[in-house]
Amino acid sequence: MSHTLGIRQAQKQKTRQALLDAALALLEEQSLSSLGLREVTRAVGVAPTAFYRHFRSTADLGVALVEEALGSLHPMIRTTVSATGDPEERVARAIDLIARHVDGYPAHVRFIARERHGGVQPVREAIREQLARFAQEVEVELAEDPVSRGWGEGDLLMLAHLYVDQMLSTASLFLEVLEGPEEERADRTRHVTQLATRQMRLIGLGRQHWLD
Amino acid sequence: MSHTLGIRQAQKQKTRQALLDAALALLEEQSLSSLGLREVTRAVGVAPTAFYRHFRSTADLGVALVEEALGSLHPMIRTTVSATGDPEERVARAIDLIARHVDGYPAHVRFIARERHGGVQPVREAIREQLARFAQEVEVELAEDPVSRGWGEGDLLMLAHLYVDQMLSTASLFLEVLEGPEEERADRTRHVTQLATRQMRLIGLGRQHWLD
DNA sequence: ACATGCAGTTAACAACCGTTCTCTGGAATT
DNA sequence: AATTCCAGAGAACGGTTGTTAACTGCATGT
Repeated sequence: MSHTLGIRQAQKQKTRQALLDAALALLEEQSLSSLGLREVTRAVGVAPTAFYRHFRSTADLGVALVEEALGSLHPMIRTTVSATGDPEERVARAIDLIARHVDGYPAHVRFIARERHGGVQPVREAIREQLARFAQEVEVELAEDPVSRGWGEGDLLMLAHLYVDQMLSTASLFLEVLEGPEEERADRTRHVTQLATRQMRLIGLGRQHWLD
Repeated sequence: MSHTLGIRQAQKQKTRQALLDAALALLEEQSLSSLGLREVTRAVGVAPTAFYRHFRSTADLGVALVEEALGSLHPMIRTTVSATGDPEERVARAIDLIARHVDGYPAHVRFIARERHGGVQPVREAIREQLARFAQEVEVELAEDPVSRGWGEGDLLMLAHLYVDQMLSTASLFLEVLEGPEEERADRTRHVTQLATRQMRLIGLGRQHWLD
């Protein structure tokens, strides 16, 4: 099934990826709506016109970045909220997974947090779609938990959205820690972990007593 | 105490406010990091160099916009979460207040949601500070509720932050409705109201059972 | 009445932007 | 071996940007 790409196409994908990487790096200090096409090509070391061989515009590149940042995250989501182990352990596992992800892909996390409400409409739309998919997958996982026995139609989805928002908020907090001075990192990581743990725990309690 | 401003200073504040208004309008379709100084002055009808009489840079203007958008919100916060009436009524009142605020100041809400994680560091910092103040005020209000009897030190603040995040998230959803087509507005407003109500209710339940 | 202060104007600068058109060299196809 | 295809290069375009300097006119304080 996997056909070896020709030298031609392989080289093209390589510069395409270089453009995406350079853009992501440049977006650490600005928003997508101010990212220039020449700025990106300059960072890669190619002519400005080469950009058009891969993307119609920087907004188009932004949509591609959304796929890269969120598309590969779906398999992880299910295990994050999977219903194995006691509640307390599940919370700890989920937060640990978030922290690891932020550590591994800080630029991706920043990009999503920044452009979710950013100034480029197609990118906002793409993020909205992906997050809605996440919520649906979380919903499926939540439905399998005995605690959700007898829940109404919209109730599961509203809890799923609450969880997704909470994950993003927590990821953003971990990112802020990562951006701060290194000597405060350990303390602040503990602090954020504690805060997120309590919030998750409280939401879990509300979940348990939903049908009262 | 209120000293009548001279013609001089009054006119200055007038153009300053015009710059802020124009910037806010321009920021509906882009992020602050791509907002040009000339763009703003052109919209007001004033020379580009006049900008410097009021702001050092567009980032500086952004910080001023944060004050305008959030500074006047503090008195409202307390009444929003004040502990009067039964829980169900309080939730409805809070969400109604949020909806009204989004309706009255949509551009302010969009600006805060967009620039909270935006590409301009001083503005992010200013928003972070204001939101932290909000959380503190919410904490004070929560402490007066009998339900919070016996809560630990950090617990109240973590709940306060959860509420603040929830308010912002809800406001953002109402804003999306406002940006959509008019014929869907009524339905989608009901939908968002219902979603936010359930989430608030669930958090309230978690709050009631926190000390188990 | 006169001198000062200062919000806003005018003009000019070098630097940057997105986009178009033309060209080239080497991989892909025949 | 000859031909086609196409990722990337090069040059040029009209237009925009932030910033500087020197100015004007009017409200202000003496």
